[in-house]
Amino acid sequence: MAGSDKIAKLPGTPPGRISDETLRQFIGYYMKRAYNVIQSDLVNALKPYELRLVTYSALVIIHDNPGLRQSQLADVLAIERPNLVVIVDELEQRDLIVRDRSAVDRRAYALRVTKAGAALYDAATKAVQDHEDKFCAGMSPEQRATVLDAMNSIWNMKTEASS
Amino acid sequence: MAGSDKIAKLPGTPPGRISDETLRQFIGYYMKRAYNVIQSDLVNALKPYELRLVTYSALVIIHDNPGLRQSQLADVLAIERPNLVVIVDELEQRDLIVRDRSAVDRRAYALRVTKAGAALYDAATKAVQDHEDKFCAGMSPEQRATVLDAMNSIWNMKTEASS
DNA sequence: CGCGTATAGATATGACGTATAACAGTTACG
DNA sequence: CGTAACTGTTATACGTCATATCTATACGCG
Repeated sequence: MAGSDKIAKLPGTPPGRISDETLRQFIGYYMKRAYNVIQSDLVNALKPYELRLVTYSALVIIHDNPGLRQSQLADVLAIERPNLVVIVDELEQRDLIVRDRSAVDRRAYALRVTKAGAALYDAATKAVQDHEDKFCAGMSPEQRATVLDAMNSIWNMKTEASS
Repeated sequence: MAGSDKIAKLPGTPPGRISDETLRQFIGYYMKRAYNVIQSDLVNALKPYELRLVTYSALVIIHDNPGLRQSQLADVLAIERPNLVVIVDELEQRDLIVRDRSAVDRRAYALRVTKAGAALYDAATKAVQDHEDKFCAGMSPEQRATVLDAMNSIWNMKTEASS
């Protein structure tokens, strides 16, 4: 009964071009879209090495921190301990890492990369660097530094944002 | 290779502080971390309105494009049509939108927001703006523009392959 | 007109990522 | 000692997301 409809065209007429102007005022919207593009390309870049994103990240952290425990690795990767087990299992079964018993705590494992793991780390990291160069090619060093700084400052708001 | 280990401590000794220096050379690493922070905070910002991220996005797109079809909405939101059905169902059951039959294609629906939907759109969008302001508070307008530009240029690297 | 193909939306289902609970072995501490 | 806390593990459940399939309708073509 209310005759105050603000429709400017016939109801049921689909718009030809869809607008997302409201969402375009949000940086989060741009970040989500951009990250999806990067992630999708990164998955392809890692596919030849049979590595997923988390698998590669785990390999990198173990490579850079020999002897670390699984709980430390889970903490850095921001995943729960139960979910890390299968990831470490996979890396171990592919002989990319070893699970040594910790010398100071017999509950814990000391994770290290094998020679094969180090080699795969080198090759995959090279591929990821090439993948990154694709997206940074259009950026000046100053622009890239600004983006990095902004991302890092947002990351640093992590603890304070969640009360 | 045998004697070139760069281990400066006993094997099995866990490092006290874990390093992620290799990953820190990648913009994608910073983007993932930053986006996770923003998304987590955004979910909290939308919780009072009982809206999830995709539910809010759908409401916004419908609000801005009255009369659009579900397939168009799914395309903009980059989700598959089957998954969109339940989202539209939820919005419809909450009387935030209506599914009119299209005047030009009886297979399709013409989606529009109700008065309640428009009101929730206003309130939730205000909340999202406040949420965004938190993270942009430390950024200068130039910095923000640079980030936006970089994100957009990355996004544009995707569409060039599929159009 | 009749027939085949394409599209819009809906349903069911499986794969995947992720969070929680509970358990065994070990350590820390009163 | 004995209780609590911690490490890794298993089982499980939930949410997200993609695929296959179905119906109704639209379109193209002889």
